[in-house]
Amino acid sequence: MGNFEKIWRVVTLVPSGCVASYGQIADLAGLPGRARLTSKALGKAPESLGLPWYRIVRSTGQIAFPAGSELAQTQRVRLIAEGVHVNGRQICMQRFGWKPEISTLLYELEF
DNA sequence: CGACTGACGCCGA
DNA sequence: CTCGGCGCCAGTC
Repeated sequence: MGNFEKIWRVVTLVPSGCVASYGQIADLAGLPGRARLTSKALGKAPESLGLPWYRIVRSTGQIAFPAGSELAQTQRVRLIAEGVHVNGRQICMQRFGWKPEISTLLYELEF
C-alpha cells in the first residue's frame, strides 16, 4: 500500500463535525513528521473517493487555502454546515479537533 | 542525475 | 504579532 493510500484511509475516518490537522493525519497513517505528504496526497486524491478533505486544516486551526479563495470558501461553508464554528478561517481546535480512540484506529486500519 | 514544488509544522529572532 | 529557515518527501521537469 502506498503512502497516499494510507493517508486517504485515515482521512475517511475523521467524523463529521470534527477537523484534523495535516500533521495529525500523517502521524496516524504511520508517517510521523510528514504533514506535507498529507497535503500532497489530498491534492492528488481522485474525486471518486469522495474524501472529506475539508475536515483537514493546519495544526493552528486555520484553513490552509488563501483567504478569500474559492477553495477556502467551499471548505468554510462545508465545515459550518457540519456544525463546526469557523471565525473567518480560524477554527477552535480544542473544541472541534478530532481525538480518535486508539481502539477505533486499530480496528479501522490494518497496515 | 539535480532543482523545484507544495492545501505543513516547529522554533528562533 | 510576523518572518525566515529548515526538515519533510513524492512527483514533476
